[in-house]
Amino acid sequence: MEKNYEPEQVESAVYQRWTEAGAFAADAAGGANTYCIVIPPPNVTAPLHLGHALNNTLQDILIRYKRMTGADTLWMPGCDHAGIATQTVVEKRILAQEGKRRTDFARDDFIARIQAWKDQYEVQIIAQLKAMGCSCDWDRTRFTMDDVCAKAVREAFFKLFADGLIYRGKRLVNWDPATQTVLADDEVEHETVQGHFWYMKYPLAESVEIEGKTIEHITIATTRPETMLGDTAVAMNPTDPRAKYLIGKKVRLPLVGRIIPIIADEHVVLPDPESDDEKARFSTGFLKVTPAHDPDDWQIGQRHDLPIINVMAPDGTISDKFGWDDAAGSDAEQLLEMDRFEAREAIVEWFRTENLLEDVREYTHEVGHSYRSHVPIEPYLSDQWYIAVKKSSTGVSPVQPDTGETPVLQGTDIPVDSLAGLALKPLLDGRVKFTPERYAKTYQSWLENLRDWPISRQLWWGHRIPIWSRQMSRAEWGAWIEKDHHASVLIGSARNDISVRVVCEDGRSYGVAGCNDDYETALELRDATDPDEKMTWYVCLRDENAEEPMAKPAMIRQWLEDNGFIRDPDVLDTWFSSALWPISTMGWPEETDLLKAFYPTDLLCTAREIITLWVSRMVMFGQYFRGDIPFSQVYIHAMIQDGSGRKMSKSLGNGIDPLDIIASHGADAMRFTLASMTTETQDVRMPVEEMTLPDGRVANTSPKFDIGRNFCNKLWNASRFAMMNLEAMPAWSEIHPRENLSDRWIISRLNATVRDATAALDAFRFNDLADVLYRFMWGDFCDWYLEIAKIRINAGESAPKAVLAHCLDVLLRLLHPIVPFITERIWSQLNEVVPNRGPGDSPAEEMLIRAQWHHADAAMIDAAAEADFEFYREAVRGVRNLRAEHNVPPKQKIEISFSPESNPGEIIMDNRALFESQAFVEVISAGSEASRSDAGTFTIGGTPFYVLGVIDTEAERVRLTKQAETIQNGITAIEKKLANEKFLANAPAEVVSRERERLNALKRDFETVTNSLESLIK
RNA sequence: GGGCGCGUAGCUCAGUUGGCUAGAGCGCUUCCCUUACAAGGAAGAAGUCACAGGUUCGAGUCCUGUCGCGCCCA
Repeated sequence: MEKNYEPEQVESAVYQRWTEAGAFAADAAGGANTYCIVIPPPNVTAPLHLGHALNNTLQDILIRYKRMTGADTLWMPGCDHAGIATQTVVEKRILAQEGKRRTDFARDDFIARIQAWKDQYEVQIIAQLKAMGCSCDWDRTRFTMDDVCAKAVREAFFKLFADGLIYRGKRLVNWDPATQTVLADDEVEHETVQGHFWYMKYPLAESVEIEGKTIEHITIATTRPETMLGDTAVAMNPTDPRAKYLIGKKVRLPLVGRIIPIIADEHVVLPDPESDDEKARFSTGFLKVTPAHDPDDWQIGQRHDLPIINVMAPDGTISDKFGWDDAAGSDAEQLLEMDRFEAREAIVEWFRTENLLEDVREYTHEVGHSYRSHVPIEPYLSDQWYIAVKKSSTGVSPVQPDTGETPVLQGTDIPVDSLAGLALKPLLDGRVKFTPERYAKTYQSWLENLRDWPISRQLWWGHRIPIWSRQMSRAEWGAWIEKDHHASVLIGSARNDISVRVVCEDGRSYGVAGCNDDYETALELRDATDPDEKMTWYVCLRDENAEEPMAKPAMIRQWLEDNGFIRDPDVLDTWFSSALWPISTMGWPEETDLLKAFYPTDLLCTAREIITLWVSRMVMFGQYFRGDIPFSQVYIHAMIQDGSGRKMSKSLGNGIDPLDIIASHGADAMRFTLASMTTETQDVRMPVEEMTLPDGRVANTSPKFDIGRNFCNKLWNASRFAMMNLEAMPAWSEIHPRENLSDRWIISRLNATVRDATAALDAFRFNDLADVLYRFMWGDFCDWYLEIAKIRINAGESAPKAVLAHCLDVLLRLLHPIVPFITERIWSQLNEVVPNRGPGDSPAEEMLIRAQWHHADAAMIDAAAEADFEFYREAVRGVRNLRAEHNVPPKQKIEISFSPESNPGEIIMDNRALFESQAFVEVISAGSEASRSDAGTFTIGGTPFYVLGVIDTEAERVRLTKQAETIQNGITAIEKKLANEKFLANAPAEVVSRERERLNALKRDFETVTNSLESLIK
């Protein structure tokens, strides 16, 4: 073995051995004891960053641990197509490199370009995961857009549509004019911007007299003047004193000339310059109402049945082609085709020149921005597909137990049998648990305030919505629906809401026979008053690629397209397919062996930023489609920031590629360090530094990873030393470890470490795990046991060899989940040297990855041995300390004296040779008379030790004086405590008696120290 | 505006239901290249636990408020 651990010479070979042995493969048959984690699929937008490294390291630690405890483990890997994110990066790249836009390509050609990008990064991502040591079941690797996942998406969409939970809605959406797509509420980032309030005068159609004054104008205040083109009312609070004069009057909208009413609405904030409420300070009492361009105004518009006038094109330019019909001929005509911000300036300028601009005030406020393009989002009127999340559904899977409870979850408006209810209930029941617990609140409050989920996206990259539509009359529709061979599709009309639905009785078959009540409703609607009324009919196709003989979906599709039905151009929100990930990867809607064996999975491990976007939706869909929660535990880990607390990102140049860390420090070092930094806090900081890698490249990495590298190197060398000394190792049955203090001690520490490491793993306390293992490996095994073993082996003892081998064996097992490569490598070496080792002298498993987790033996945890060894260790340290303080050369042997009758004294005498060797002393006198004027003194538990021949009396006086002071402080504090009757009365008995013992020991120490001081003075 | 978290040694962080003289790693100081490891060993210095109140026999820990920082949601 090399003198230093060189990870690059070990990692790939070890990984290859694992894969060749099939060590990561789950047994689909499962068994009683299974453990499953589904990977949070990384986006194929870019290579993995350090956050992914952390996320996947933690999962791998748990998977490896569970595998060693004998569970049939499945770690399901894969990637996410990440709709808008991926399309955006590819668009940007093509624009930069070729100067072409998406619209310069045919749809399929452009998708092929994105597909190529995906292929490249998927390969790269999987290579990164492998380099980190992730033991995923690679043969099951999925992609959210592969055939298996696509089938699940189609089935899920179909079922939701059939159950009436998907509807077409005209709503104000968060529109991103740059990417021209709708964003979910979660995808809007609120940024604080310095803006203005513009005070603009709107002339009254007829002047109004208020308490003797004639009013010609009213003044509205707005942060977005450009939307005034779409104003359809001015609102004021009914309690405003001016309201009685003005409500019902008309205003002539400047620029446009539109006559709009003044209406009363309580939403309007009354002006109050003294108010704490900023809005009141800025308010004039008059609110322009633009239902098509503001969510609040939309609400007001609904309340007052106001017209809705959309004045913008999808790209954010002013346009009269999308619902605005009085622009032509007005002064507003000049604004057409201007960008919204250009128009803002032009309008303000117009008001200024017309003397209608009363004031402009600075105003700081929050503005929603697209998380993709970072441009301000535009509230925009649009037709979108929605999922109704608070609507009761009969489609709730029958697997869900019927407990006969109230239809609404207590304290909420959420029906138990709605999607939101299905997601919330398991949390309230305790079936889904969060670690740390506080994140349950994030999940809960999000669900409680949930709005319907807009699922259509104006993108090309994603699962295309399986709906075809066309306009036709009721009569045409009726004739069509009666044809048996087309009843395998769902048909709905979406005027206002979906008002007609036909659902086959058996949701899984395509037969037409025996349709349910909705079918009757459909026929009734056909026969309703006006058979010639035209409306849009939506047809949802279940799986156009299915080969079922009854279905002939391809034929139906052909028929639809031949008959003028057009496929919806949009794709689904990327989170739709992510929400299905735990079931789609296992083959749902088929009831596969995998689902039977591994669903629900055991753990979801992710960062807090996607608790709402992803975690909650997986619970929703898992419950809805499979009738059970997707996982019982959600572990939320910290997010990694750079050294100054900033988010790591490419644009800031402070990101770290895990592969660069692996090159600079090794994969195990990275894993160990990341685990040791993983506490329950929200964020961890990682100082970033440029470094020259072994291959000569300069890359970002972090000195933090030295912790892990040093740890690995220490383990490597300790193992190397141990194995160099295992020749002629006696069998365990031949040795008597109970008879030697250091043996008893290290075996006790070993078992305590197993106990603590196991507890840390079970509680997801990764930093505790790393700490416990670090302390044992370095502080106990290397610093003390190995040093002692050297001396004992040199003295001819062989027993320490067997203990060394056993400790190393267990240590490797304990360390394997966290540093798998190095431990596997050492394990194979150890197997060559001593294949049979430890209690039982049994042969070790061939590969560590498949070895059994060591179970702590409580009987081996020996408090007396640990206490005795602590005395021994303190004595050695005491001598070394004196030696250092008095500048005694390490090679100068010194003499020591103490009372052998005391407990520590006996321990030292029992291990005299070892002690003399470790402290490099000679015990010359075991008498209590040994205090001399040239002696240095230290005490352990009240027993004085005298180090003789220390000549620097002044240094010793300073040292002892300081020590006496410290001891006296301790004595005073405890005496004060013990003098307090309330303490004696209230504190637990063991606390009081512990204080008494401490006081006695301190008093003995104080006596020793002061006596020594006196003899020094002589 | 609502919610969550953080503030402990020069730096990065532990500190579990309140109870030893508040810990670790890095950095720093002194000594040592002792045949496992200088990516190492031995010893050491270093903290008004953000601030102010409160509860308690006892507070880094619990409560209230203030200041500073970060994140999520509206």
